[in-house]
Amino acid sequence: MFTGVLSSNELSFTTMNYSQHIDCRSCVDCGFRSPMFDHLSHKELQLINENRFEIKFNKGEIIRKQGTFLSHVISLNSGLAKLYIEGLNGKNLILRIIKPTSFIGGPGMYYDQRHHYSVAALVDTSACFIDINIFKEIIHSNPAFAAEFMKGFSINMLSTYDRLINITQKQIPGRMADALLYFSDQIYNSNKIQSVISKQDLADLTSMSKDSAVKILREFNEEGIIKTHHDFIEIKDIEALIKISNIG
Amino acid sequence: MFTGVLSSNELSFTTMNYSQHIDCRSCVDCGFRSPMFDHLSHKELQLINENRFEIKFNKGEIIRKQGTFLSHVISLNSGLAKLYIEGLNGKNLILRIIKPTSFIGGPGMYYDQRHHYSVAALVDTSACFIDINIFKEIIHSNPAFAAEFMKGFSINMLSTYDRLINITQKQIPGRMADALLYFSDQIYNSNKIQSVISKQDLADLTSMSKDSAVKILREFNEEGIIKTHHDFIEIKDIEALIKISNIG
DNA sequence: CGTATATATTGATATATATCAATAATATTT
DNA sequence: AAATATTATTGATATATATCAATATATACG
Repeated sequence: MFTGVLSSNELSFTTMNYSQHIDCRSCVDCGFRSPMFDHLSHKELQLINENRFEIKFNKGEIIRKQGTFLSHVISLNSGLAKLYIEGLNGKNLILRIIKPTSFIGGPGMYYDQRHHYSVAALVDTSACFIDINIFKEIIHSNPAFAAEFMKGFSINMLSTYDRLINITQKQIPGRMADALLYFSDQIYNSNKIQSVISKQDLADLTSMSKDSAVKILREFNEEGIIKTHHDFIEIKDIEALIKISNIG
Repeated sequence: MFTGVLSSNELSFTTMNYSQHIDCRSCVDCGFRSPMFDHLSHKELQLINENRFEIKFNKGEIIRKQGTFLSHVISLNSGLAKLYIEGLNGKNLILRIIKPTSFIGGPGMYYDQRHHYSVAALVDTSACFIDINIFKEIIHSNPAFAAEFMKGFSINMLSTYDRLINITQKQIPGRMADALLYFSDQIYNSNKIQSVISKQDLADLTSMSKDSAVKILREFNEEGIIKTHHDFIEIKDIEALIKISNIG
């Protein structure tokens, strides 16, 4: 799947290929940073570099916990994570899947300095944590960066609107079609959806019970729209999925 | 109902008090502006004043139409409006109710310069429209104002999360209880909910059919939790509503 | 390597909610 | 004031979806 990656540090001759994670040397020439940081000057990137640290998470580990203090923003270097709201009676709602090299801020940044969702690693994942005050300082001094930040925030808002409409106004087949198309178009850029995405995850993404998720996938399978393999779901008829998504 | 309106020009000495609407003379000393504008300097307020106009809407009229160009931000001076997404198959989802003196920006501001929801007047309503470029100019030059703007944006995001969880994880009684509490706590600050809020509006706010809205209200009425009058709904037992909201 | 634990699957049943149809009330227009 | 349109109400019925229970499979663990 994802094999070894060597350090990006030109000086670390001794770095071995025993980690599948990235060891970012400097934000200035980082190949794994969010594109958002392209708007920063050399000096600003150095400032961020001095106020960030990289953490590696094992599959299943929690990266952010809803309710805790928002002291850092995150840039996902490698791996995959789910961003979800811990709702009522232990039910989770996955808002989106985070892939490299996404930035994660959060609505608490300019409100109450708290996390309003949790983020958990779906596979072994590496992320850089940037001090919130340094980050805000740069936002306030660099209007182009601020606008880019706002744009990202706005896109998240729009995707939340989209989820709201799709979940409340479509029924199960339409919602599951949306989820499958989301993975193939936005996350994997492939017609194969890896089984690190559990049936429970698909259910949490579409706001249905796990049993219903299994049943609708079986139906799609019987109709030849998808083919369920041992460790991935393969989309066979994307046009049919689009049609189901549109009908609702 | 809605009679004539004179110009907001300082030269119109003849302005009479025959309108229930406000004729804002200047943003500088306006008593109806959003509290957000308190962070602006005299000069900045003057700049806004020179680049805004006030429009009066009759009950039912559309203030913003989803999909159109976002050329102005809005500050609601008087009246009441519903902010809603026009969803699938003609179904609307009300995101929130706008009361004076709320500010309305929108996620299109820093993304695609379009409106992603519609806003319609529930009663005769007056609003100031401020040129988006002037507004952004001030945001970029005044960090305190920018932070306040971000805070408002974040609060909208959080309320959308809240709606998402409540609508997808509560059933009809819990959702209707939420809606009634929203009106009494946030909008009317009273246990009376005026009938300008139609049954369809309550349904669009809670993502249920109009018939179901009517039925659950009848049940609440039979149980003595609310009392339905000719032109308003009266909350009789707020504790019971809170309990229903919590149970889901 | 076998045991424990979590995840997945399935059909039967229960339940919440929407839809429909028929009527009533209210508001708006002529 | 009559006519028309809109909004509200109600009970009967249909349908989508969740829940349950029982089993199977896969994964983690000592």
